[in-house]
Amino acid sequence: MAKPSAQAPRLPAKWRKLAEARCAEKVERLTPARLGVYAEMLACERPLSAYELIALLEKRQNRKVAPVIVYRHLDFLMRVGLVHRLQSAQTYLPCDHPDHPHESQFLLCSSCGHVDEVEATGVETLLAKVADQHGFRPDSTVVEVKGVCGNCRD
Amino acid sequence: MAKPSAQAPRLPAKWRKLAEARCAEKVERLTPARLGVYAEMLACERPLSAYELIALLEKRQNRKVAPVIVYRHLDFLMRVGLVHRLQSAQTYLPCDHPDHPHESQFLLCSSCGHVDEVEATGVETLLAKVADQHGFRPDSTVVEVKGVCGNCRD
DNA sequence: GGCTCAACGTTATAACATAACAACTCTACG
DNA sequence: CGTAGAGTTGTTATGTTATAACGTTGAGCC
Repeated sequence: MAKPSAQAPRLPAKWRKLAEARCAEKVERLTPARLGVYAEMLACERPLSAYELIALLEKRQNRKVAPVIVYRHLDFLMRVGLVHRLQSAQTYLPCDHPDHPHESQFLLCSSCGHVDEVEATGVETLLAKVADQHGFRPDSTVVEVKGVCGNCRD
Repeated sequence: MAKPSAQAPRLPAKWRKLAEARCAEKVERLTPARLGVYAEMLACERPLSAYELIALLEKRQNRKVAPVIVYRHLDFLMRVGLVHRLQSAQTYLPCDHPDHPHESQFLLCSSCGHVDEVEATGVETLLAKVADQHGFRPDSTVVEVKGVCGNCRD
């Protein structure tokens, strides 16, 4: 017999406040279910595939979680800017600095799996310039660099 | 009863020569099947999902083509540098300048679906610099810009 | 209460990709 | 030649990622 679904992982007040701020800004509702998925992702500290996330949530809540549920929560979290999708890995990770909207670049370590989210404004500026030279008006960018992080270089 | 499988689309000599050169360089074999897939992609002139490509090949050859076959050909074509994968769209497109190895940036028009492949060396240089500032040694990069192309701005 | 609209749940299926293994085909070398 | 070895292709099955369609619940508002 199932336990009455377990609590979500503890979500530090700082992150909760940031989440609330982003939702208020976009007039979106931060429900317990959404917050639970966000907390699970933050607790994990690495990028997760949607199905890995499903498995974690099922374990935590001791019940089945349909893929569509998690995908909807992920859509929401990306919409409000709390979560990013790594296009080249088909995984999701919480934003490192959700205090403001931004485009990020990601450094993915192929050795340890760690992902560093950086905001180098020069990159966006340069891409805007390159786009402009081709008569192209950019809306959003995907910048992902694969390689080896400092820790793994030994 | 099935026609004896139709010819692949005509592949201009220029592209064939480039393909042969890239294969020679990497000591890889350019077989008719591989060339056929490449020709199909070039003839199409837009990014294709693997399954769209399967459908085109099946129509062309008038017989079933298993996904794994096409994925292997795509792996080959990417390995020798004749084809790129658009990570954010999960589609594949022939390289625009296969005369030399390179990292590209892609401008994807959300209106007409056209993709412009550009080589702005400044982008790679800057990304290398940013990576270095974070103690990161880059191996490869993914740069994809979504927006609206010149033709679609009207 | 009854209305509305967003969120959530359920079931099924679509779309993308690879594993495991068999069969064929070159090519090199004795 | 001929046969050994490596690389390519074919077959079947399965794994992984993502969405469609539609019904139910729940909070806010009049």
